[in-house]
Amino acid sequence: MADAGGTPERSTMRSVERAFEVVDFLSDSGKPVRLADVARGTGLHIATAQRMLRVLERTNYVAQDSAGYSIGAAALAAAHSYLMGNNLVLTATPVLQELAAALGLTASLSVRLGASRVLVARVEGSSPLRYQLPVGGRLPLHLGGGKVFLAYMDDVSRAAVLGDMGQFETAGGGIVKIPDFMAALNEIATRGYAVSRNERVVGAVSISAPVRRDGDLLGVVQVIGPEEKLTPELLAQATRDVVNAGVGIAARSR
Amino acid sequence: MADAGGTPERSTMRSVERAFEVVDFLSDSGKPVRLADVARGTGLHIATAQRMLRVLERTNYVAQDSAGYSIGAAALAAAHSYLMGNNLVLTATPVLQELAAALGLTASLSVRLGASRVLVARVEGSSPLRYQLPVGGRLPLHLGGGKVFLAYMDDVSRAAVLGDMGQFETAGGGIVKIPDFMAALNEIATRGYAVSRNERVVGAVSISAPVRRDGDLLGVVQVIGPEEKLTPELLAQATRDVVNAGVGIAARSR
DNA sequence: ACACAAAGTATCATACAGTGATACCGGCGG
DNA sequence: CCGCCGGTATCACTGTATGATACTTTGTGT
Repeated sequence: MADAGGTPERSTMRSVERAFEVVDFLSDSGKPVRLADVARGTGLHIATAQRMLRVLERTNYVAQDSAGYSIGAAALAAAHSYLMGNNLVLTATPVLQELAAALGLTASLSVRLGASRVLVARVEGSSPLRYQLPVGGRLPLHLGGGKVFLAYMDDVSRAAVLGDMGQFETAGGGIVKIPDFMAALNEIATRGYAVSRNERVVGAVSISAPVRRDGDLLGVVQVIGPEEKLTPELLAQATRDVVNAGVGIAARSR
Repeated sequence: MADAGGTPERSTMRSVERAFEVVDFLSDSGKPVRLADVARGTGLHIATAQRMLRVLERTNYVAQDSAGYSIGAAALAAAHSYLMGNNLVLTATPVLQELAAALGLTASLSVRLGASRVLVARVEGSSPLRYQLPVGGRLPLHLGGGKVFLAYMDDVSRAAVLGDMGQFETAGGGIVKIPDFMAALNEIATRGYAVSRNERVVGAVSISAPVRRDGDLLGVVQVIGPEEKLTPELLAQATRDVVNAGVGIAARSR
């Protein structure tokens, strides 16, 4: 009902938070961005944004060229550390390899990052899709395997992610209305897996299952392949395998 | 009078700088680290370190599990942005592909990051070495292709990187004394390329050349392969190709 | 099982670092 | 030539980051 109205906005480490807002902003925009745009995009005073970018540049998390500011090489090193050190990624990788080998499909693991998800591991299948989404790429939560994340959220969190979307369109052109979507999500949660066709990528089918431990959703395992290849039998087999993989990863990761 | 002893240490955005020190620390340690270790490792008061980590966790640049703190998934997304958006990487990739195809060797590009370098692009050759160093990995500047970075620095910068090392050992067991090393670096700078054997990896030979524009060293192109494979003819060809690649990348990247 | 040590968390007064208004510089386009 | 826009420097004020202290939890050894 009545939420308090405005967010209280208690601020600890404001400058640090802002620094990462800047990094996120650069991260999202992908292209080099000018100072003024950074200031606008993050809502910072231009002088503040400038000081911030200076510092970030000194630390190599941001780089500046004639076209503007963008993410710097230090981010790469950090990501490498994540990939080499993260427990979930480490334990999932062999499982994904098995999946990809057994099914001939591309297998991947993603984790939630705010209102989207990030691909953290990926093993190519025998017929890789043309579409390339390398590790680190961000995807929406309402399409394809992302639905699994939404499936295990409560209504409030779901609403927070979906915002004021009344409906949305899939890559295949289908229109999904939010009430129907909610029902679909609940079904995914009870079934324990999701199957998606033409949602994020046209001509692709994916099967996704949660990686859960103690009720926490650590990530989502997924296999994806071209529609023609996924016969009913392969689909059935893949579904079992992916669900098992999700359970297996959760169990082994510690 | 000029106090030669202490660094002035003017501080702007102290908390932000510290935040990235924390991230760097986690990045370097690779393994999950406990709060107290972070505090020690970064020299921060434990309370400060804790507050910092909280904020970093909220932004997903740091993750916490039972074993301690480590880099979070947001770093991956940032790195992805770097790889997909960075001009140098983008223009270098096709060149590296050509190199790898023409020579059958693994080709890579690295950029300097403080006192080390980071691999930012890599294309496998026909006989990939067992040794795996994926994109994002950090390497020292005094071994293999890293020498090129040192070669184009002035003595002061060189000293800053090498610190108080009087000599060092290569992977092959050779001992290199700093004065000799300096001479070797100068020679690299005049020749415009470096050849390394058994320096970083036993049994490997690498050829490295600078990517320079307007006197700035943007990065280093490199090919590497097993010693047996690198006949004198291939070596000569590779040297020409790598040097050209360096020039080509610099020219095309804008 | 207990006690002690170590790690982690909360609280708080102080000073200093971060902030944004303002003003200054330089290049581009009209 | 002038005006506009993006970027940079300066500076006084105040809010926020800081670290000492004290408290709670976790884990280790006997």
